[in-house]
This record gives sequence, C-alpha cells and structure tokens, in this order.
Amino acid sequence: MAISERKKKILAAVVEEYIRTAEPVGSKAIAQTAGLGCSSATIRNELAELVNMGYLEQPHTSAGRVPTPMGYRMYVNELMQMQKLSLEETEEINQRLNTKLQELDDTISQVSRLASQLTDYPALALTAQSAVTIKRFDIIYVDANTFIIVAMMSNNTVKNKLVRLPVSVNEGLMKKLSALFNANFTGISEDQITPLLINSTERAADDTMGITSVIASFAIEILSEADKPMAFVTGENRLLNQPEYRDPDKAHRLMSYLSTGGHILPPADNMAGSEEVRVLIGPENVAEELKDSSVVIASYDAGDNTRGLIGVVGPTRMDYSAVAAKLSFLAAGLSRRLGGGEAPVEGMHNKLIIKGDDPIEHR
Amino acid sequence: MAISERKKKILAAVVEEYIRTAEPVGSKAIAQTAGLGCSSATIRNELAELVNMGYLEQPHTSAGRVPTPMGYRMYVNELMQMQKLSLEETEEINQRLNTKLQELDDTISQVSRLASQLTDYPALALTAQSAVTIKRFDIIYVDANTFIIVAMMSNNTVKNKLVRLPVSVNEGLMKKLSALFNANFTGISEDQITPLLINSTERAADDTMGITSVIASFAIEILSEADKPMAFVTGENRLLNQPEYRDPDKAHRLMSYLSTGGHILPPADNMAGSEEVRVLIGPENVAEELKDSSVVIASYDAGDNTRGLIGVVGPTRMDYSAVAAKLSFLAAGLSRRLGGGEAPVEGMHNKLIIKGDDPIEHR
DNA sequence: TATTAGCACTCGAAATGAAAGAGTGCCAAC
DNA sequence: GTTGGCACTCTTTCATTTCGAGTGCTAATA
Repeated sequence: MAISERKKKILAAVVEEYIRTAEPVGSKAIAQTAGLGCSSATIRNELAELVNMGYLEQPHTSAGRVPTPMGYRMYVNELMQMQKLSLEETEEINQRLNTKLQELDDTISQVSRLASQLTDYPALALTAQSAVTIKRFDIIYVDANTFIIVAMMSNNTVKNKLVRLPVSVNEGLMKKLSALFNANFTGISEDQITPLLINSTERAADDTMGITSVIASFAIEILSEADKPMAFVTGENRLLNQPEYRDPDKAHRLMSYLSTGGHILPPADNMAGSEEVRVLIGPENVAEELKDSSVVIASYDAGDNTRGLIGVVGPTRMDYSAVAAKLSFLAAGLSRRLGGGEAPVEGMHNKLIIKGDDPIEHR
Repeated sequence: MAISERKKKILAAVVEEYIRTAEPVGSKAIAQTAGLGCSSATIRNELAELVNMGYLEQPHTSAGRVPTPMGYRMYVNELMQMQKLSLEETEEINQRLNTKLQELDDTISQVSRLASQLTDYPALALTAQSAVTIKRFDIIYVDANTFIIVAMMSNNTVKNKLVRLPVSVNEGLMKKLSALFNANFTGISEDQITPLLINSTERAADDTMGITSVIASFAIEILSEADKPMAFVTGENRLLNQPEYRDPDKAHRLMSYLSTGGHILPPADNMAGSEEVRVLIGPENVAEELKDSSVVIASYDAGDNTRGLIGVVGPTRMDYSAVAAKLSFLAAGLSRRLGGGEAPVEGMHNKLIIKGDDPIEHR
C-alpha cells in the first residue's frame, strides 16, 4: 500500500514530536500541532493504519504512538529536511576547527570532542586508513650512544624516535645506514620489510651491533601504526542526558562498548566518495550492542584519496536532522583543511605565539 | 575520649562490611563476623558510642550503621592494612606495563587506562610538570619548500614539525639557522625567547623570509606544551557500577566533571618525595563536585626530579585497601621505568617486531 | 466515501494502605 | 561490664484503588 501524503505529514509530526518530548504522541497533540485541518478522530484512523503498515507502534493499548525503526527510516529518507545551521553555529564550528590545526592525530581527537559537544551525544572519529609509506629517513647522530631516527611519511607526517645504546657507534656507520635506509626502505609497505632485506642491509653497512634491526623495527612499528585507523571516542557520558539511558545498566553497557573502540563505524571505504551523511537506525546496526541505538556518520577527505569518519551515537529517538546537519558541516570543514594530500602550508604571517588549548586529553 | 581497642575492631568491621555490601551494617552481622566474643547487645552499645564520637552514622533510626568520612579517615589512617597483591596480579601489572613502553604521553594515558581496569573505578593520570628546555635543534632540509625541525628536549623526548613554505629557501640558510638556534635557543625557557632574541638571530642569519620566526614559534609552542602537565582521564563509565551512582544525574555530574580534566588532582609537587599513597575522603576534597566521593592518589618518579600522579576516583565507600595497594604498585613500576631522567635504553635484544596494542584512543 | 462526535474501555502511573522485617534502644538480670 | 528480651521505629514491599490519557468503535453527518 502506498503511503498517502497526509499519512506522511502525520508520520513526520509523530516523529518530530517524539524526538522533542520522548513521550508517546497522541492523536490530539497532532491534530493541534500539525496544521492539517482534520479532527483527532481522523488522525486516529490514520495512526491505526500507520501502525498496521509498521511505521509506528504503541507501547500498550491506551498510549500514544512511537515511531518504529522503519518509521524513523522513512522519516530520514523522505520526510526530514536537513536542518540549516544558524550563522552563529557555523561560525563557531569554523572557529573551533581553526584553532585545532595541529598534528593529525590530535586534530582528529579534537574533532571528535567537538562533534560530541555540538550534538550533545557521544561522538567518535576515525582516522583514514591509507597505504602510508616512508618517504625519507634521517638519522641524527647525537653522541656515541644516542641517535634520533626521523622518518617522513608519504602523507607528510613525521615520526621520530630517540635511541640510546649500551654500546657506542660512530657517525660513519650512521651515515652509511642513513643512505641505505633511504635507498631500500622508502616507498615500501610493512610486509616488504623482510628479514632478508634487513640482513642484506646489515651486511652492506658493516653493522655488527644490530643497529640496522633497531631502525628496521622502528620502520615496521610506524608503518603498522599508520596502517591502522585510529579511533577516538568522546563524550560517552552525554548518553546519560537521554531518557532512554536512564537505566544505569543499559547506559553502562553501551558506554563500555563505545569506549572499547571503533568497531562501531563501518570501514571508511564503504563511504568512499560519498559526501552524504549516513544514518544507521536501531536494528540496522550490525553490533548487538547498538541494536536499539542509532548512529549518524559523515566522512571527510583526509587527503591522499583516503577518507576518515566522524560519527555520533544516540538513541533511535535521535535528532537526526540537527545531527546530520552538524556532522555534515563539520566533515566538510575538516575536508577543506586536510584534503589535497598536502600538509598545510606554513604562512609567513603566522602569529609568533601559537597558543594551544587546554591540554586535557580526557578519555 | 580515646577510642578503645574493641571499638577500633568494631569500626574496622563496619567499614569493611559496608565496603563489601554497600548496605548499612547491623550489630548482629558484626557479632558474627568480627571475632570478638561478645553479643550483639554489647556491640550495639559500642556502636551507639561510635555514633556519638562521629565515626559512624545511621541513615535513620532503625537501620544499621554507615561510616562517616571521619570513620573512613580513622580506618585509612590506623585500622586498614594495605592489601597485599597476589602474585598473579603483580605479574599482570608488570607485564602490561612492559608492553606499554612507548612515547611518554602515550605511556601515561595507557597507565591511566590500566589503573582504571585494575581498580574498576575511573582513573586519571597526570604527567609530571617540569622545567623542560630544548637540548638540541636539527633542521632537515627536504626540498626548497620543505624542511623538518627536530628538537630534542632536556627530558629526552623528541618533537618535530614539518614546515612547508610558499617561497623557496636554500640549504645554506638552513645550516646557518640550525647553528644559530643550537647556540642561542637551547637550555632556555619559554619566556627567555624574546622578540629581541628572535630579531637578532634573524639578522645574524641573513634571513629575509621570516623563517627564523617560524622556528622560534615552534620552539615556543613545544616549550609551553611541555611545561603544562597533561591529564588523562579514563573509565569514567565504571562509576555506573557503583550503587551510589545509580542516579544518572549524579553520575553524569561527576562524570562530566571528571572528563573536563585534571583539576581533580592536587599539584604534583605536593606529593614530592612521598612514596606514599594519599587518600582524600569526601569533604576533604576541595572541589565541590567531589565532596561525596573519594580520591586515591599515588605519585611516580618521572625522572628529572619530577613526579607525576596516578589517581582513582570513587564513592567514599571505596575499597581503599585494594586501590591503594594497586596504585602504589603501579606507581612504583612506572617509577622504575621512567625514573633516573634517562630515556630507556634500546637493548640489542629487541624483538624485531614490536607490536603495538589496539589503536583505540578512547576518550 | 471520508470525516467527525461521542462514549465505553483499557491500561499504566500515581496514590494509598497494610503487613513484614530489620535493627535499634533500653531495661532488668547476671 | 555484659547479656537476653522486648517494645518501638522506620523502611521496604506488595496489593489495592484511583485517576486520566488515549484508544477503538459506532453511529451520525457532509
């Protein structure tokens, strides 16, 4: 059975009212608020049919109606209009994004925090997963027992490690190793660093002290680290604002699920190229723990043809419209800053003193 | 009035039973469990006096007794015996500490997580606050528009920054700047980097492109960052396991207070030199939000004569003995690894493949 | 055929009240 | 100083009642 225009209006009214109040919505309330000129009795008939069709349900016989996941889905797909952000909101987001231009990892955890603050739901952010390689090695000789390995990655981030040795080495060996690593270890992936490669490098450098393998370990470590996307979850406690999580056990279950990570979001490549915001409603989620929650996800361009994700978790009675608008804007802003695969250009006009934010890394 | 031996035993029994069950403790229960050979009636008399003395209170006339903050204080100071950790527990902690030997920031956030897991309370960790200076600058010339600044700090951490310029520079200038920065910017504090110093360096280097000020900005940035202690809070959600936080509003209040940071712990220098675990019970806390919670804090030697903190937050009915033992052990283990002011020595026996943990940075 | 007014009915939420039970305080006896 | 005994207090629990919101259905109406 096709759904009539009026039914749509009524469904939208129920969803919106329910999102607002978290109470089952009765026929009377709709007759008054939704501006269709008919009485509550008519609405009742329509409501009964919407229940039959599976869009609504009743907690019990004499109660108002509540949207089913299918009802929310219909709302999100056809009925909802994406909320426009006010000028103040866009300004605020932009400004806060601008103050967070730091190292990528940090940026993205800040963005997660920002998303959570803006929406008042728990939020999470995933860094892009990309085939990073090392572009260039430098070894800084500090003293006979100490050197620093600096590796510049293909995504223009830089990693370093201070190494202290129980034995002394000479600068010549370091120079040799530096050249060899730049020749043999750049542009390759983690699994191309084979014991064979390491051994031959060791021999070529006349390294009898195992330094080659220390450097190789470092290479493997940073490559494997860069491979995996990182997840940041923030604001789990905001769940407690929602009436559906007033039961501490329920809240705790979801919160601890959240805090264990980023399995929550589907792999980023699912979202490749999609500028849209994606909504997963209740049972549409794969994870058992999320079956009665909803997730809203936006993806951002992290440069290098990779995409990262920002998501928000809440009850199915989530304010989809507002959340989608905010996430979408946030993701777009982030894309603008990270996209293009290049590190931000350091302008000459930099303020001399770049103040960081509060150093709080709450987890 | 001095407190008799028997009263002490009874008080201890009440506290321990209450910690265990979270229910007011009656005279009968004590007569049975605590092995003093007297009847419940005698205990009742003693209990009444303990109430008078302020160590216990009754939620209402016909209920059992509950310790007051003063009662807990007495318990912690005189009655409690520090719980010994089992061999398995110490092994587990040691092992998990060993797998976390990474960059300092990361280590300490991992330690916070570990503390929370071990105790099942929210935990927080503060890095040491110390007068860090830059020990050595290196500038890696990548190409005409790109260079990497590498700064080695006095605490043997290394910071880097990739700089991309809209104009091109030559390697000679970089060399000059590198030498100048090593001569003039090492061993000094943030506020000694004056515009005057920057200007004179700029002139000495014949730098007409403002690169000096970019590097100086970086120096200021990392110095001011290193100055501030960083706080990591983890496992806020474990609060929900505690019956005293079953009220979602109460839980939410405390959780959001926690997640905003590290004001919770007193400055680390308060604890300087103290190997002991410190306990703050209910109203002893300064922050209004903590007035009916307790905090247990241990300090660790972060090297360089500085100390960082690990703390745990819970209801006043916290298992002080167990928590104190665990934190103390954890702090000692951490001290062993960080203490002495030197970065860990990279052994030659390193496994080739150093696997990181799960990349989850939940927050 | 679609809409509406009216009304009996259902079911949860809140209010009321009675009963049960844990624990006390105190007294008198030891 | 200790103990058994007992009346008393106060919460917790459970059943019962009341109240009201909202429904479904019917019959009247446009």
